[in-house]
Amino acid sequence: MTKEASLKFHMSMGMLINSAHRAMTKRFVQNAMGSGLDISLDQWMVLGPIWQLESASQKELGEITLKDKTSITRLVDVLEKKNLVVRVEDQIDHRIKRVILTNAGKQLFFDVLPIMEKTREEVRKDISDQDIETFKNVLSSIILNLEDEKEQPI
Amino acid sequence: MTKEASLKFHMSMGMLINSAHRAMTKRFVQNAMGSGLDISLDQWMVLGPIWQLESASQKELGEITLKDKTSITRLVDVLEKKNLVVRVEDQIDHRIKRVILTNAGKQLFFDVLPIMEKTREEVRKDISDQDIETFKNVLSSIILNLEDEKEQPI
DNA sequence: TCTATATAGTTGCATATGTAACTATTATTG
DNA sequence: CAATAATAGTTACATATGCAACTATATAGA
Repeated sequence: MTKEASLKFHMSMGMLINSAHRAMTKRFVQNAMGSGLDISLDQWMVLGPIWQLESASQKELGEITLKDKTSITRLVDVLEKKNLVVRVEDQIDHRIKRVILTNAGKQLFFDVLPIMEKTREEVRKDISDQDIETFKNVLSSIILNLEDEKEQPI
Repeated sequence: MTKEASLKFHMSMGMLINSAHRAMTKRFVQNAMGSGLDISLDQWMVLGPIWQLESASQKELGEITLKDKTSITRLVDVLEKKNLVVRVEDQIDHRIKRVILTNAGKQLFFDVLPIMEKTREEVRKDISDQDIETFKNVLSSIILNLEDEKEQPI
């Protein structure tokens, strides 16, 4: 039995996802640190959409990243403490806070892009595009399967 | 574009894994709580192997679950505090602590099995066995791709 | 208009994780 | 055999997450 077959055989899907997820997070941070960049994967997951949207409300960031609003609050806290973003109160709806990149934030965004790419390549090594495709399909299905059923649209 | 296609399109693999993982963890705990069982997915991930091995060292638990030894220390702390396991010092090698299920631990193990099964079904709903197979293969490959390269065996 | 409700975000408490530094014990080897 | 290295586990500090309770603001409906 190969090492891979053994892994697959002994571990449930949940444990495999758990392990793969932690390994990816760890590798990303290691790669970033190796390049002198101080950012975690989750901080990056939020930074990206802020860059894309130019000015995102925290609610929007939660929807895009599928993270809880409390997680967003605290990730934005961290990013703000690092002077990568600022919170600006929406001029129309005062409940909303818009998050905007500082120059340092924009700089970091571009610095991290190659790290992201490097990590992606390490993760995907020797896995076919076809399998990656199926893999992403399954992940999407799982996420949808487990979505909170609020009111079901009839 | 369907909701699933949209998800797949907009999110990177890392973000999908992250989200799927969190969703599964959450659902498991909800299902357990719904049945009056107070256990987290990670606690369960450790409890299972303890049951299987009868008496596992913490190092072994780490290897099986792919968790760090510090994580194991703290998960066993929790399980011990809940009176589900006890630590027993190995009689031969005094560095090693063997972890053993209490009667309450064994009881909980059996109580959780159907919860596990229920959660698994919810997760896999409408996903073909073929795709699950590919999915697990990809996860295994990712884990192996990212394994720490200590000394490479020649 | 005024009251009830919904929404955006924050905070406190609990859990899980990673790294690095630490203790205690066992194995190596000079 | 004594000094050194390796191993098993713990602890301190930092990050990320979920839930529930909370504040502040906006919206709906009587």
